[in-house]
This record gives sequence, C-alpha cells and structure tokens, in this order.
Amino acid sequence: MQSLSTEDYLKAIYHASQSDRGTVATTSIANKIGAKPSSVTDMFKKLSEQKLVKYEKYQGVSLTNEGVKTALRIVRKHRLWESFLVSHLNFNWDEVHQVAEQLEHIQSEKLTNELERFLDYPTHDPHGDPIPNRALFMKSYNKILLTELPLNKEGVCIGVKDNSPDFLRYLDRRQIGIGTPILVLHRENFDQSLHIQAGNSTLMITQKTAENIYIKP
Amino acid sequence: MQSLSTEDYLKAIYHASQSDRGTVATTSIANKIGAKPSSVTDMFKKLSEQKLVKYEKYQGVSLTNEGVKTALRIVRKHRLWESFLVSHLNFNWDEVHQVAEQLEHIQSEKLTNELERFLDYPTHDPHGDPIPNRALFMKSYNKILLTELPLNKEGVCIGVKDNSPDFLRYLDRRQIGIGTPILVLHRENFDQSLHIQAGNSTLMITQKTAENIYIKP
DNA sequence: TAAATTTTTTAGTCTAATCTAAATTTGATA
DNA sequence: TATCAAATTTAGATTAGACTAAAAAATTTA
Repeated sequence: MQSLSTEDYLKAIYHASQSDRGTVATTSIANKIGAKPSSVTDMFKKLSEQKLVKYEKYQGVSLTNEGVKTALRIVRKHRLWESFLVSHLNFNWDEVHQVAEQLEHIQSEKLTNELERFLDYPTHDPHGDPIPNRALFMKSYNKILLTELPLNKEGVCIGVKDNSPDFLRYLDRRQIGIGTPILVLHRENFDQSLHIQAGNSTLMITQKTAENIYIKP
Repeated sequence: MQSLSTEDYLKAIYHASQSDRGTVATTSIANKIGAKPSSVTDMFKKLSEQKLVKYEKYQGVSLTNEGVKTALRIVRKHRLWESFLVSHLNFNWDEVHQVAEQLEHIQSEKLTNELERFLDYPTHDPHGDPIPNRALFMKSYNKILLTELPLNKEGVCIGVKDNSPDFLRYLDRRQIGIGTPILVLHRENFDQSLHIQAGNSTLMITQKTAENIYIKP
C-alpha cells in the first residue's frame, strides 16, 4: 500500500510523462508537487526501490508497468469523484479539483467500483478527460485543439487542456462548456485571435484560449 | 486545520467521554486508537496547546467546547458517509465503518453539506446513531436496551451498541435490523437469555446480544 | 497507612517526508 | 573542447508521530 505522498508523486509522474513523452525530470515534478528538487530525488529513489519507476541518477524517471497501473488507479478515482461531485453534489467544474485530490486517496476497491456503477459507467469526467475503467483501460476520442479547427467547419467542445479554475470560470462566462458546438468564423492573422460562434452567440477569443480547448471535428 | 491523527484522537476522546461521562484516561484512548500510552500523552499535550482539550498531568483529558465541535464535525461526516455507502453504493451496515474512517477526514464544507442535502437530511446513520446537523445539533431518541424491554411489550430495533462486523452480520443472519419490531416472549431466569419474536420469526438470543440492541418501546 | 500494583509521564530513539546548503554532473556555449 | 550555467544529488538538519524503557505518580490492597 502506498502512502499519500507516494501516490501524489506517481500521479504527477504519470501526467508529466503524458505531455513530455518519455522520462520525467526532477525539476518538473518538483514544480508540480510544490516540493524542492532534493525531496523529489529522495522520493525517486524510494519509488525505484519499490519498482514503481525506473530511475537513473541525473537521467530522470519513467514509470514501470506497475507504476502506470498504480497511477491509473488514482486517476480513475479522481475522475470518478469529480464526475460525482458535478453530477450529484452541485459542484461546478472549476470547484471539483481540490476535493477530488483528497478523495482520490481513499482505499476501497468496492467503493470505487460501486461509485462507477452508481454513475452508470461514465467514460469522461467533467473536463472531458477519459476515465479508466475497472481494467484501467480508457479510450480518448481523437481530438484537436480549437486552433487547429478549419474555418467554417463545425466542431464540438469535448474538453479543456488547462483545468485551472480561472480558465474554467472564464469559459463559463463565455458560455462555453463540454458539448458546446463551435464554428470558427474568422482567424485574425495579426494575433491569431479567433471570431467564433459558440452555441448561439458570436464572440472573440485569444489564441491562448483557443489552444486550451479540445474539439471533436 | 487538524492533522489526520489529531482528528482520530479527538473523535476517540469524544466517544470515550460519551460512555465514561467526564474525563478520559490515557490508557482508554491508547486502546481505542491502537497506540502506546506514551504516544497518547504526547498527543494530549499537543491538543492541549491547541486548546482542544483540557489536560492535567495524571488526570486525563476532557474536550473543550472547540474540541467538541471539531469532534462533532468528524462524527457528522462519518455518519453521513456511512449513510451514503448503504443507501446508494450497496454497502452493508457491517462494511461501512472502515471506509467511513477514511472519508470522515475529507476537508470540504461544501462537500459535507451537499452530501447531506443529496441524502435528504438524514437524522440517523445505518446503525441508528444520530447524525449531527449543520449546526452540529443532533437529537437521539430515547431508547432502552433490549434487556430492559418488558415482557410482551412491543418495541422496535432502532440501533446497536456494538458496531463490530461480527455482531452486525450475526444480526443479519437472525434477520434483525433497524426497524425490526421485537417482542420479548420469555426471559430465562437461569442465564437471562430471551425468547423473542423478531419480525415474523421466533428465536432465542443471549443476554450479551440483548444488551447490544437498542429499542424504542 | 505502608507496600504493591497500575497508570501515566519523561527521556531518548526511530521513520517518513521534508528542507537548506554544498557538491557533483550534465549539457549548452563560446 | 574547455568553461559555465543549470539541473541534480548528497549530506545533514528538522518536524510530526510513533516507539521503548525507565521514572514518577496515583490507586489499590494488605
């Protein structure tokens, strides 16, 4: 059984290796976890002893198969709880993260599986991220960034890259959420800002916004 | 904010002072928590510094008002989660304790209050124990032990004193649960065992069993 | 009430997870 | 490729919570 702290590290390593493809550097985990690099080195050694990561001095870590499984079990719980909070407890999608960070550490297979059943086997969480099933398998739809959506081709918002409350609340104010149909009306060459139709309203968004919204074409 | 461990101690002190009426001894907490008396002394000092208990050397502790409140917040969460596990996640009343022990430490007022709303403001948990409301007030019905129920006077099972899985599963096998109507048909003078009618069936139970069942006459 | 027993506390140690500061390695750059 | 900056690791310290063993206080018993 893992400690709360090792679970946090494994999840951070998992997420980092998703975006960075491959091995993960000490500093990048230090930033995510909010710890000093020296503490991260210590933990890398510990996880390495437990065969959850492959670690070579000065070369960063990568998760072993067992490490990936452990990380996915945590991701599964995190996303199921987020779904529950939004669908049954009146949480907004920008409020769930902090609470799910706590709930993801609860140890009970029965709890996780019953929660999944209660939610009717959801495949994606409130931010559009895929939820690993009992076998830890998840299928992510093939998605593109809003910056890549061609002009006048309709797409649907299916997720966000940035999950920060600031960004999510900004989208709420713009009435953009999971499922919102989106059409790019015009792309400004000067600053890559977009005029889009989102649902029934027309609005302007910056490039930075557009590259944090996932679209199913 | 309390650590996980201080929360466990406060809850243990709260429960101990319910049964023992007044101050609580070091050893009694050591037994409940599963720690050595010396560790308990350390924690008593720490809680005393935080003004959560009144502690005098060799005299045990009692909770301050703030200590009671903190304990009741934990009890509230524990019992709400137990209710949720039984009513929506197919847990049996003998299975909920261990998981609720973890869930009771989750920090989020919104979560607790929304859970309470979702469950429609339950007043008692699956073992018949009262759930403190948002203001930390709870009303326990006036109840007697089954050993005190007069012959041929109908009562209803409204709770249990012993919450151990062994006892709860034993009651399940006997088809005794919260709400089961009970009638004492005969009391054996020799060993104080009882012949009772529980629901539709007639059965014999020992004194030890009877003194762990709460009855509303 | 004095002695014996039990309970509680003190003193010192241990472990996990963190930190700071110093040393080492890597990788980029001139 | 030698140097330098950045990243990483090591060494040693700290904190919370627990432990053991010994000392002290309280309680029970004779």
